[in-house]
Order: sequence, then C-alpha cells, then structure tokens
Amino acid sequence: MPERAQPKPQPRHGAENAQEPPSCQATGGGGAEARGPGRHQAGQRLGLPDPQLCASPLQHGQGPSHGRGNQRHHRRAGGRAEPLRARLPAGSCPQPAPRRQVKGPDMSTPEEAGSRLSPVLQQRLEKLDRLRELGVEPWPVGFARDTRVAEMLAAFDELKESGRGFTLAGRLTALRRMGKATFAELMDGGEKVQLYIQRDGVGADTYDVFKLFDIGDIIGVEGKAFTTRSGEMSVEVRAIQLLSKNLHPLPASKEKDGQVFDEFSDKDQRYRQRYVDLLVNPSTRTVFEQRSRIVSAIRRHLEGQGYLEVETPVLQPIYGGAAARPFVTHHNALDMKLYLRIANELYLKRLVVGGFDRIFEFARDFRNEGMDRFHNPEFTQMECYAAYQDYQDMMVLVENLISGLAVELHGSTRVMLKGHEVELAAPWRRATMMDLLREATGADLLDMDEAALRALAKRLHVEVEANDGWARLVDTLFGELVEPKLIQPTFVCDYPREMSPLARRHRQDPRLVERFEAVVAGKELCNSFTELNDPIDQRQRFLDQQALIQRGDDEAHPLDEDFLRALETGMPPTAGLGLGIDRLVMLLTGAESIRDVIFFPTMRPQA
RNA sequence: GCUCCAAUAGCUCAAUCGGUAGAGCAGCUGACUCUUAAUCAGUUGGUUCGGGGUUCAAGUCCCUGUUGGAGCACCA
Repeated sequence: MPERAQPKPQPRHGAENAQEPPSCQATGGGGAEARGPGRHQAGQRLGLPDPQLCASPLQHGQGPSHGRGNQRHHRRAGGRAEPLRARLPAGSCPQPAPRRQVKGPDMSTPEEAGSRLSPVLQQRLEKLDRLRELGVEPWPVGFARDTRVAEMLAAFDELKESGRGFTLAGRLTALRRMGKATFAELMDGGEKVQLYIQRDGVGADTYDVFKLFDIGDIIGVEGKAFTTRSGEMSVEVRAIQLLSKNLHPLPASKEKDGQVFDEFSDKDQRYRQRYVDLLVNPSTRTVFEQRSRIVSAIRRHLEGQGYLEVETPVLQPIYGGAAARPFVTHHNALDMKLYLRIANELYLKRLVVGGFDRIFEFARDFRNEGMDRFHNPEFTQMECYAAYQDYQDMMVLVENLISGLAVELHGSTRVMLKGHEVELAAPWRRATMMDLLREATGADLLDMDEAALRALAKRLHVEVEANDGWARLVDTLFGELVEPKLIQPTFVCDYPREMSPLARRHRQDPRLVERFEAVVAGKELCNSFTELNDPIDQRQRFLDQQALIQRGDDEAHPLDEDFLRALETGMPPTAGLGLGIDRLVMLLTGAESIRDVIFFPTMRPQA
C-alpha cells in the first residue's frame, strides 16, 4: 500500500534543543512553572518540574551562575575529577529541595489527565522528593568513572593485592539489604559485579541516601577489590552516588546458576521496550553484540580483499534490483514520487561502470510486503561487486567469508545450526539447480514444458499458482523439494533465465543464467551472479519484465533507462553478491525470529 | 490478506461447573554489618486488553475491536 506524502516537515526535538539556550537559565530551583518544549520527557509525562533544568552541560565551568539550582550544580560540577567522597552530600548541605506542590492528574498533560499513576511509580516520585530534601540531585552531570566492570574483574587479583581504589559506574540490578550492610549488584556493559556497602564504610548520611536507591538506578561507586567469605569477587564500597534515578521499576526477574526466574518474556513488551529487554535479558544483548561482530568481520574481510565501502541512494525515482513491491513517498520541493529502495544493485553497478572495481554497501532495503518471522519491512543486505570476476569467484568469497564468521563467533567451522551439525569450512559443495532437482524428482526439468511441470507438481503434491510461468514452477518445486533438505552448505548454481533479469546468460546454456544461491541448514543465505553487462540483452530482459507486469505481476522490474545508458557506456565483466544480514545473524545466533536480531522491529502502534 | 492461539497486580503466573480476583517476585514498614533467587514478620497494589451481549451472577460463555504469537500466502 503506497504511503501518503508527508504533510510537512516537522521540527525535530533534537534540533530544537540544539538551538535553544541551555535550559538552566529558566530555573531558580523552582517548582512548576511552564517549561519549553525541550523539557525532560519523564517530567513532562508525569507532570513534574523538570529535574534536569539545573544540569545543563553548557553551564559547566562557565562564569558565575545564578539561582539555587546552579549553586548546587556548581558544587558538583567542580567535583568531576575529584574523589567521589568529596562530592557526596555531607549532611551539611542545606539545599532547599524543590517541592512538588501537587501531584497526580491535576498537573498532567491532557493525555495523562484522568489516567492514574501506578502505586509503584507514585512511590518512586515520592522518593525523588526525599532525595532532594537530602540535597541529592537525581540526575547530576557526568561521573569520573575510571574502570569498567569487565576490566576490574579481569584485573581483580592485582587490584586486590595492591588495595588500589577505583571508580565504577553502572546500573543497580540487585539489592540484598541486611540492615547496616547491603550487597548489591552493579551491571556495566553486560558485566555484573557484586558491591558490598556498609554503613560504617560509606558513612551514616550516605547510607541513608543509599537506602532510597532502587534496582534500576544508575550509580557510581568508589571502592576496592575484595573477596567475600564465599569467594565472590566483589567491591568494598567507600563512596556511592546516584547518577540517574529509575522511575519505572525493571521487571523483577532473578537468576541463579543460569536458571532465570520470572523472566521478562512478553515478546510484545520486549520488542517495544527493547531497552528493558536489553537490561534484563543478557541473551538479547549477546545477540546484538554478535550481530555487530558479524557486520564488522564482513567489513574487515571485504576491505582485506580490496573492496571499497560506498553509499548509494535510499530514495530512488525508479526502484529496481529485486522483485518486490516498494514503499512510495513524495518529495515536496521536487514534487515527485520517490521510492524507498528495494535493493541498491543498479546503483552499485553504475559505480562499477564508473571505475570502482570492487565495492560493497551495507544497505537498508525496504519492501512493502507481508511480515512474518523471516521478514521485516526494512532489513539489511550487504551487496558487493567485483569487476573482472564471475560467480565462481564469488563462491570462493562466500565460503571463505562465512566459515571465517563461524570461527569468529563460535571458534570453529563446525557449528550447530537449527539442530544440525554443519561443517562450514571451504570448499562447499557446488551443484546445479537442475541436477539437484533431478536427484529429488528423477526428472530432467530443463527438458519439460510448463504443462509437464504442472503435472509433475501435481504428482508430487506441490501446490502451484495458476498463473505461474515455467521459471516460477521450477523455483517452487526447488523450494519445496530440495532446499529444505540441503543442510550442509551448498552452492545451488545456474537458475532459469527468466527468473533473473539482471544476471548474465550462462556461457554454456542460454536457457540458464550464471547465478547461485548458497543454502545452509535448509535456508537460502545469499544470492549471486555473473552480472549481465550486455546492454542489448539487458534491455530485452527489461522488456520481458514489462510483459510480466502486463500479466499482473506487481513485483516485476520496471524499466530503468538511465541504468541501461550506464551499461551502454560499458560495464566490465563483473560478479555481484547479495547477503541478507538479518538472516545470516539469525542463522549464526540461533534466533527464531527476525525480530530477535533487529533492535527495533516494525510494530503496529499500540492503542 | 487468511486460520488458530493468547492478553489477569510493575514482572512471572493461578483462579474447579459461571458464584467474594489470588500467589511468588518487585514495592512499602520493621528486624538483620559476608549476602547472593538473602532470610524473617507485617503490608500496599486490580478498568481481569477495549466495547457490547447472555445471565440473579461473567476473568470464565457469546459477538466485536485492539495488540502480540504460531502457521498459511507472498517474499529475502
């Protein structure tokens, strides 16, 4: 379904903020005056005065400031590099807390009015008041963290031996309070460490403040390494400071010996509030870390082979490079229809014409089609092109690339994928599509006409569409009978010509094109061909596609005259490859749904 | 687009044949200075996804809408 044109460019919040003077000027630590549009969202939603008004980074180190809030801020800002202890409220800090005169629906925004705050949120808001009464700013600027939790754990023995102090920052993920002492857990970058906080260690006043901390708060601590009686590497905390107050409690899942209790498992909420999912489900974080490593490794591999990373248009006047329905949008100034790309292939080939012999792009592509656990409307594909190569060369690239990724991620080319043990080490099996079909059906499909294929499909109980052409029938039979059974990596070679309007005619059989798909664990991994660089042939293929459009195929390629002109200028013999990143990540991480490998998958807006 | 399933406290889940909405965790109050799903005592918290219907009575049955999941279709 075509999207309607955007009504008018709306100013974005970020841009607005950037132009605004620091919001500190608006404050005297006061209560509930109306604020500008850039105010803190939580405060806005909760109908609260903005606690950040006193904390503009631009104030830092700048001339005299005004107002109570600024005084407090200044005292803290000066302490950025000082020992933490010096910055903690010493009880001698008669900072009048800004008080919330009224709370609840009365001060809410119109949308919020009438909806009640949950009791838990109510309590968190009251804690904010109490913190401020103790002179604690719930959202202070900066923190002089000098050690990451992972570093600290790695260097634990040395740190313990030397007794050297360090500072850590992160999120509180557990609290085990025992009166005048507390064990807590601090999470930083997916790594957790236990904290031990004693009243006598941090001081009674600080300990009172600490009692107002919750799971989910972000804190900074200063301390030193020590080992508990039960042998757990821990931090004996000497000073502790609130860095960001949590208002929405994190899901109360707990974990012991790898077993998770009350896991945050509602998929809807996990996708919509991915930040929560990432905080409480370590495996979610791991998947995305692996995704990043995969992308990074591909980039390194290609660059190592002399490929240049390029960028090409997402907004295209004519879409192409794949068989799919596009998203449509409108450009106001040019008053023209534009399509979000379904592929970048035609642009990358223009660059090959332009003399870039080896190029690649990680392209976000958009296809206006159904969604399921293998399809998201926007997805990422890596396409690369190499002049003076053919699809045989691309097979070598792929098998080396993927086996390298397996080693990078799993330390071995032999990996478990979808319950099968798969050997990804090069070389992979090479087989033609027709040979594989002959193995499966006993028939030579290349010699069969459309009617014979239909009869075959019927005999083998494969459902086909009434208006499917010869190539489509072959493809359907292959997808049903062969592909799911290809567990070990296989290059399926030489596809029917009419299925691949951008691929070069096979050098030995004009009914075929020089194309392969790599299939692993029953799933297609990538698609590659010797590119069609004969502009006369390419024009005829486009015309054939127009015939398909006439026949009702709304995914056939539109004719791209500008692309033809590029080919007419002369493209070297070239090989190209498209690799679906999301599915690759699914395969290598064992994710069941594409939504598990995309941070923010497309979702219907909530009612 | 179609079929089936699901939605109950902040989170994970109960609730018998249609008969007073519960538990654990989180939270709150108190005790506890080596705990680790901390423990112990007390306690708050509900538009049972929205709307309609049947019924003396609906979380439960019926209709409808919303969102999600699984599958089908399409596709990568």
